[in-house]
Amino acid sequence: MTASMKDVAALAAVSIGTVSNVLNNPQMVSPKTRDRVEQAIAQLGFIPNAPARQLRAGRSKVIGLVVPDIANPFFTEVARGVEDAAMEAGFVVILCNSDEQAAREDRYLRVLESQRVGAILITPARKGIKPLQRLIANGTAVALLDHEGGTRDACSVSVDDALGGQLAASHLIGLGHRSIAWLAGPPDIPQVADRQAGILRATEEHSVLLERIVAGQMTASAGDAAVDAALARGMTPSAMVCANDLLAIGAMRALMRAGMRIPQDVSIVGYDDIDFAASAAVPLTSVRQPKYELGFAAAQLVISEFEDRRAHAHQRVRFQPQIVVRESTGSVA
Amino acid sequence: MTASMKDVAALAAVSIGTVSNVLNNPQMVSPKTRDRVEQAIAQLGFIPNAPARQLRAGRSKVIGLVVPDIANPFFTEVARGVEDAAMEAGFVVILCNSDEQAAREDRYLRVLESQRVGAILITPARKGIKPLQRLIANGTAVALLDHEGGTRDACSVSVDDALGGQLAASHLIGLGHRSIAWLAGPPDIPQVADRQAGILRATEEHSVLLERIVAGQMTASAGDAAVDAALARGMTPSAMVCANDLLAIGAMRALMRAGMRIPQDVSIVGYDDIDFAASAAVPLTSVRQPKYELGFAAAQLVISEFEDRRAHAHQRVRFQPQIVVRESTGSVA
DNA sequence: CTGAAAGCGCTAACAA
DNA sequence: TTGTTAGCGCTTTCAG
Repeated sequence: MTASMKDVAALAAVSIGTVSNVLNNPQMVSPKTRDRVEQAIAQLGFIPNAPARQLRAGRSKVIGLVVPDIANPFFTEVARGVEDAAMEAGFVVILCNSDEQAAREDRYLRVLESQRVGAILITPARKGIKPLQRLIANGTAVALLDHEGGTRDACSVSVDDALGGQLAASHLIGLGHRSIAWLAGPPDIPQVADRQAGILRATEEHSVLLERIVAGQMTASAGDAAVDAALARGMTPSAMVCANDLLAIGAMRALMRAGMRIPQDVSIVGYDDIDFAASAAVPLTSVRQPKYELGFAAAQLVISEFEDRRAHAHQRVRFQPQIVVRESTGSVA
Repeated sequence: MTASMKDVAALAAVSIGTVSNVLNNPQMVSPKTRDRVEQAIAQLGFIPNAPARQLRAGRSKVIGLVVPDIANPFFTEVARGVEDAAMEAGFVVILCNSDEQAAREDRYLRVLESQRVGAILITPARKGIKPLQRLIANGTAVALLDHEGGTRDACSVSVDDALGGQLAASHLIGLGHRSIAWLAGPPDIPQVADRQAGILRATEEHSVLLERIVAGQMTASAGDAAVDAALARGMTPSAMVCANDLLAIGAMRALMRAGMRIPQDVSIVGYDDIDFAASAAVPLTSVRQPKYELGFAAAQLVISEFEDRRAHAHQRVRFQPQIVVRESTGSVA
């Protein structure tokens, strides 16, 4: 059905090897025959068979992108960055949602290995990256996304989460708050742990009391439920730092339902500064991360590693977060 | 580096064809040798080479997903649905953002054809689906996503946009509004046109005045700017229907900046009911579409077409939207 | 039930 | 500059 190089060669009355050269090394084919071949290509609407090429090459210009959940606006933006960088370099992106589950992640890693993808960008579901070692050993370019990895075997691109936590806490402390709640997500998520470390650093330095609430997931409804429960336990902080904006929005809902005003009764700081932070019920003060840039940079990194393995040195890129002050935070009453 | 079927065959002391059978037709291999082969597979950590398989098969268990922009929350949810359905069936998803640009779309379609993907899910950037005909002719399972296509050559999965528009307008008319503004997006987007048709049907039926504002894109900032301009022109509707929630949020911003209260001065209806609609500055009344289900159903459709071409009949699936009333709409003053 | 061999479409030596 | 050819790893006849 579809035309192959053989058909093109026949039509142009050249050998199949010449057609290959027209495609990959045009300069080593005489202009005359090149023209003839290109005309045949156009006439037949020939489109190269990528799997065949990949079979020869052993790997492909495909980037496997493994994120916890593309529906999380943070990763949506990251994915856009990845996709744009990939597109520019002629790569294609396979999207994988791990849902933070090791089993799902493993399954995808296996699929990606089976596809012989050239590169993998991953936000690992767990601490170690053992399942990745094998890929790396096989020559796949791997970079850790939004994750502090060692420079050992792979690049990593992340945002300084400890600094972000510190920024959030310092902002509140500067406003006079002495009793702060930290609405954390699952403690085994490294980003959560790092943000917490930054917050602790700031609160301890100023001898501020920090209470901890743990939400089961990083979603608005989980935040809502967790704060609801904390309120029921009698917790009454004057300010709250949330592990991400979704949690913050959920927290806001719970707080308002309980009759508290924001920021008069409770100040709230989110994390991520997703698009909607500015449009929330009370415009949300949040820690902004360069999401798109993160994805873009990560993709460029693995692409360059793919292009030239020996010239590549693993690096650890770290973006700086930034606090965006809006109306959800105010001076302590 | 990586183990191949040849290595497995050698280790298990069988022929390579037998290994293939263990993988694809286990029942036609004696339990004894099957065990031996499986052990060898495990021992070598063998993972099949998908490109090689695809080369033989001529196509692959890959779904190309072409959407205007994954960063649009509507398509984010759709993508999750696609991904989950794909994963279940052992398919993998290649993500493509067309940005509504025909050139980008064409480029991606070419890439997907080159990859010999088994199926394509696409929200076409333009009316026609000419560029798809070739793919379809070559045996690729194609389905139109969020798009009213004919049943001719491909399945389509969409939400009844005309009904959605009607629902939105009727809701406002029921609240007593007689002067409604329609904040449209680019008129060449079919969904926009259909929603508009539904609104017109409702307004004409009740002899309600409809003013039209056009935003250049379906984003919050475009909505903000468009409404800003309309206000400057002296437009003063008592209610507004927006082509999607992002536009509605932008409109809300512009309106509030101009000192108008929602819904006391202006009622607003959005479209899509994205997650944040409920958490917007004023919780947004919106037309909800079953986004995840849309993606899931679309993926299942092309997968079934892929699995059994002759048993497949193209169909047109249509989901029904539903209006979710929140606080951004109220009776006319 | 198992082995041998052809060939999917392409690239990369190597010859001519 | 162009043609020829040997595989890349796998599935699929066809023999045995």
